[in-house]
Parts: sequence; structure tokens; C-alpha cells
Amino acid sequence: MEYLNKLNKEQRAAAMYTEGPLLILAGAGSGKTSTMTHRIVYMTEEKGIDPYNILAVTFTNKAAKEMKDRVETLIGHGLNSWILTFHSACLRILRSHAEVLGYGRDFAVYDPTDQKTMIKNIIKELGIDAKRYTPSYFLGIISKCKEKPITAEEYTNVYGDDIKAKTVAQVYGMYERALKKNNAMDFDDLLLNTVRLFKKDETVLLKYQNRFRYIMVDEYQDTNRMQYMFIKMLAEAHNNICVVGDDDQCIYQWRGADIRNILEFEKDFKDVKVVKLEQNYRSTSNILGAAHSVISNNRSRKSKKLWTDQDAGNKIVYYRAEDERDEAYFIASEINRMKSSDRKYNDFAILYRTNSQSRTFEEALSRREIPYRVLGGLRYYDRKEIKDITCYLRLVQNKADDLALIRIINEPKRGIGGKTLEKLRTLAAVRQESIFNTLMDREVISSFSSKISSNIESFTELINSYSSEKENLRISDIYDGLLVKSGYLKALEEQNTLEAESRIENLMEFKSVIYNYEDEDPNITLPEFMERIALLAEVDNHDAGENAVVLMTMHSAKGLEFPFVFMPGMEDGLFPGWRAFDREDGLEEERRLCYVGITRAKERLWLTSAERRTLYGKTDYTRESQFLRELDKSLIEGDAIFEKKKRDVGQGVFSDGITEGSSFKPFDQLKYARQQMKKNLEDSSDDLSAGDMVSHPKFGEGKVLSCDGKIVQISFDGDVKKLAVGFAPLKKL
DNA sequence: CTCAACTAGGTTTTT
DNA sequence: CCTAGTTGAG
Repeated sequence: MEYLNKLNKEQRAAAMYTEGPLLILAGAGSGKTSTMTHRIVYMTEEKGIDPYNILAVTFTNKAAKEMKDRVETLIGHGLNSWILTFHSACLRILRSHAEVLGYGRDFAVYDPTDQKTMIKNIIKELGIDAKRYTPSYFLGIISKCKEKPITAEEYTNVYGDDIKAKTVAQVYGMYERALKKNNAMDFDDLLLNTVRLFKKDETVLLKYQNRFRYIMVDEYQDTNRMQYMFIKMLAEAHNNICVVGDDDQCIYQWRGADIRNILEFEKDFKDVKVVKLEQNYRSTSNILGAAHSVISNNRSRKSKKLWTDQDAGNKIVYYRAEDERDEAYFIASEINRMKSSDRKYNDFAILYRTNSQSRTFEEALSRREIPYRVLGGLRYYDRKEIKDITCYLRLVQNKADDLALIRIINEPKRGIGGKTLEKLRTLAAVRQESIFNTLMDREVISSFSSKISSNIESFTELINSYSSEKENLRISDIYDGLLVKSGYLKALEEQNTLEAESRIENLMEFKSVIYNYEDEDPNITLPEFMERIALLAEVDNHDAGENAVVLMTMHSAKGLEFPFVFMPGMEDGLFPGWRAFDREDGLEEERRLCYVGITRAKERLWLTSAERRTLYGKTDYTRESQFLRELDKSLIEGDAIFEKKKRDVGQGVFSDGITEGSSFKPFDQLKYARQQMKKNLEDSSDDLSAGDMVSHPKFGEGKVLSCDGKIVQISFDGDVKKLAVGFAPLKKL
């Protein structure tokens, strides 16, 4: 019980209240995670609750991982509770019961890019005027529907049956059918289908109700309707549900988060115990005061007031820059200045409203050779090259994935262009089979010119050889092999541009991600790996130990903290964003976001804005953010010090002597990784004959039994494996 | 079929 | 400003 002494009175009360519904209203920095982890420890260690019966859901993988790690550190061993994100919890459940809903067990998860591609196809197919209806228009509506939920059939009943609604309903319907046909679910489906599953098959629901007798939900203020139903259905049986949240930090309403979930929790469940955590352990009182002066302009909020016993600390710095470059250079030099006093780079964070703001900062930071890390924005697998290679992997795993095939069949260029592909698609549609299957038909292939048909053949051969070997190969070897043998890497190298170089770099980085997974679980299979990737946001990759300044949106920063925080772009129209005024509650949500941003800071906070800002190629004069006007002025240190110094001294030279154009080389892992990859593949010798001794990275040493030039049979300790010559990573001994 | 040159449209935030 | 998509010349 000693470990509970680290908690304050309220925290302890929350941790020890294990039976019945519990609402923890936890202000920013009030030790929420600590309370939750101790609660789990208390339940398992003191109350004798089997960890197997505990379910804890979070929004991000990062939060889930952190909670799990912290519990395991406290108890000193692993535990078999489910501590997962909503989406991965649903995915896990669906994997075991998908057939109840008519899906195959190995259904794919489609990410937003896939969704967009599908909608584009449908728009084309229906001949819809692409100028009036964009893919994102449909996707937005569809996603909203799935949150309610409203099916495609119900759509016109709800929204009338004018042309517009009919079009939407039609697209929605086709989208759903296409998903089903591809045996795929989108992110919304994961939740929706789990709830459907629970409704459809009571034994399944009972099974999980019976397992999860104790349920915890993090960031409850951000749950949407489906997430609420998911939790509610599971919790109904035992009623041991603990939700943690802060209505002031609800920043996902635009995405369907329903703030009523937390405001009405006390009505939803009977005899709710409420605990308020109001002592902030994170920030100085100046920072807290600033946060409070902003958020108190919101009308609809549960009453609570954070307090701290920390000192006032430094005042908040506000700097009004000339333009966004000046803003970035100011921040970069402030980091330099602070850094000298034995601080590490990862003590600094730059939190902005929109991802597009990151560019200027990247420039300014690299010019000063300040290491930085941009999180979010284009996610890893949204980048073209990552998406491409992922599609190769997807196709290897599941040859029926038409979406993946279409994307890569001519990437890199192998002379299979639009015309050819169109023929193949219609043919496959007529024959009601996957495109890949159609490609395997010799008759079909021979109907094309000899050049095209041989191209097709080598493509199918490439996929097939890895597909048949996928059980034997490590993911990293499949990855290397595909990159090299598809010619993808070569095509990039031949471009010989800076851009191609950075693409290669990204591919190498992706490879190190693969290595990490393999290190954690040497037996990880391709499907397992793909699954983890699908639900991974880049923020989850944030390594707090890396000595680099962190750049991300305020949204992504929720749940994190930094000693020094910069919030640039404090201008009306940017923050709060102009779009905030479309929605009734939009401004309040922006204000909550501002609150979240400010409360990330532990010691010092800088706010900046620019007089002129170039956005989408247009330069405009700006007005200082209304949030600045709301801030308690007595907490701000003026910008007097900076006003007099012109930061731009002459052409391209900045006041601290850094010259424009001095290039910045990040690091040269890249060359090394590429050499290794090539070497790895060259090792896979193709001139093997019976009797040779070889070594395989996964199976160890073995003896070649036979080799016909295509397939080699090797005995590893009596275990005979068939491997494809030229593809398996074999080393002749 | 590919490549280059051009145009139009779009940007909030994310699992 | 950037990207994705289109068009026209090889």
C-alpha cells in the first residue's frame, strides 16, 4: 500500500474506489495517468482482482502504451489486461467474430487514403460531377452517418430525397458494398461493427461482459456516440466503470466527440461517485493563471478551478513578429538562448494550430542546426513512398487487395498503363474475381502485346514468390526484397533529386520501424505487422528521450508536457481558425484547444504572432488573436526587448550571424542502411546445389537438399523448408 | 505509354 | 503555396 502514499487525498480516493461507476474530473496536469495506473495496481494487488478482467481504453496508442508500461513497472511484471485504444480493442474483438457479420476473419482495415480512393472510383463510375462533389464531401457525411449510426438505406428517410441526398445515399451505398466486397472495414466500421456484433449476437456480448468486469476509459470527454455505446454495452453487466476526463479539454467535437457523454455521465449510470482532481502538479502559477484566464471565457463548463502550490515562475513572453519567418527565427534563437543553460532540446516544443505551419520552423531550426522532430502532419504511411511499399506488402499478404494492386502495378513504371489496367479491371469485374487472379490467367495475358505480357508476368512472379515465402521470411527481408526487386528503389535512385533522396530516407526510416517490431516480437507475422501499422499515428512514434525539439499540432500534444512551450500563430483566422465560426460551439472548442496548448507548459511559455503572414501564396496582414486579448495582461512580459532589434540584417543574414542557405545535413544513416540492404540481397546466392551449407537469418544454418534453380530445399536441423531461389536471404557458407 | 507542362482546387484538427 | 489531375507531344 506504500505506493499509494505518492498520491494526494483525492487521487487516492479515486484509486481505491473500485466498485460501481466512478467519474474522475481531472484537470490538466492533475496526475490523471498516475491515478489511473495506481488504481489498476490497487485493484490487482490489494483487491485481488484478476487483471484478465480489466479493460482500459484510451484514444492513442501512446497513451495506452504508457499506461501499460507504468503499471508493469509498478508491479514488476507483465499483466494480461487489455490496455488498448478504442480502435484496437474493437479490431481485436472483430477479428475473432467477424464472420457473424459476414466478413472474413482476415478482413483488411482501410485508412483514409484508401477510403478516398474508393470514393473517387465511385464518383467516376457514377459519372458524378467531380467539381460539385468532392470525395471529402462524401466521406465527411459517411463518417458522420456511421457515428450516429445511419445506414445508406436510411439516409434519404432522414435527410429528404432531393437530388443531393439521393446522390449521397447512392455513393454511400456503393461505398459500403465495395468495402464488403473487398472484405475491408474503415476506421468508423471498427467501432460500428463491434456494436453491431454485440447487438446481433448476445453470446458474444456476454462473453466480453463477463470478461471485462472492470472498465476504465481515458479522455472520456472525447468519446463519440459509438464509443459510448461500446462502453455502455460492455459495462452494463457489472457496472464497474471508471471514466476520466476534463470537459475543458474536449477538442474533438468536430469529429463527433459528444461532450454530453461526460456531462451526463451521472445520469447515465446510477449512484455515480465523483472525484475532482484540481491540484495541478505540472505548471507554474503564471502559466496556470494564463490558461485559466482564457478558458474562463467559455460558458458551458463544469465548475472547477485548478490550483497549484508552485511559484509564479517566469512571465509569459509574447512576441509580435514581422512575418512568419521572423517568427520562426525568433523561436529558433530563443531555443538557442535557453539551450545554453544546460537544457536539452527535447525540453522544447513548438505547438501550432495547423500542420502547414511546420515548414517555416523546420527551415529556421535546421539553419541553426537545432535538431528537431516533426510529428503528425503527413503521417508516415500517407507519404507516397510509404504508401506504395505498404501496398506491395498488402498485396503479398492478400492478393485479393485490388486497391493495393491498382496503386502499384505501374509503380515504378513497368509499362502497364491506364488502358491496360482499365481492360483488366473490367475483365476482373465480369469474371467476378480479383484483378490479381485475372493476371494469373495465361490466356488473358497473351491477349496483350508481348512486351506488356512479359511485364505482367514478372510482376505477378515477384508478388507470388514473396507471397509463397511469407511464412519463412522476416518482414524486413520481404521489405528489402520488394524494394529492390520491384525496381522501386532503383527508380528513386535514378531520379537523383533531393526529393527522391528524402523518399529513400523515409523508406529507410520505415525499415527501422520494422526492425523495432521484430526486436519486440521476433515471430511477428506480416498480417500482424500490417495491422499495427494501420492503426498507428505518428505521434505514437514520439520518442520522448530523443534529444530534439518537438514540433506538432496542439491536438497531438494533448496528454504530453514540456518544460518550454512555444505557441506561434496567435492570430485571428489562424487560431482561432476562421472555420470555427461556422459552428455554433466552434469558438469555444478553439478556446479549449488554446487551453490544452497552454497547459502543456511546465516552466515557460512563449506566444507569438506575425504581422504579415503568407498563406496559400497570399500575404495578408493579420490581427492578434482574440485569445491574446483574453489573456490576463499582468502575466505577460512585453515584447519591448525584441521590438528594437531588427532580426533581418541585410540580404539573407540574420542577427545572430547565421547565413541563409547554409545547408543542414540531418544524419547519414541512409547510406549505411542502403548498403546493408543491397548486401543482404546479394548474399541470397542463386547458385546453390545439393550439399551446400547455408545460413538463414531466421532459421540458422542448414544444408541444401536439392535445388532446381527456382526452389531450393534446405534442411534446418531436420526441418525441411522450401525457399525461392534468389528471394530467400541465404548466405552460402 | 511516358513525360513534361499546365491548371484548378484546397487546408484544421485524427483513430 | 502545394498537390493531384489533365492534356498534348513524343
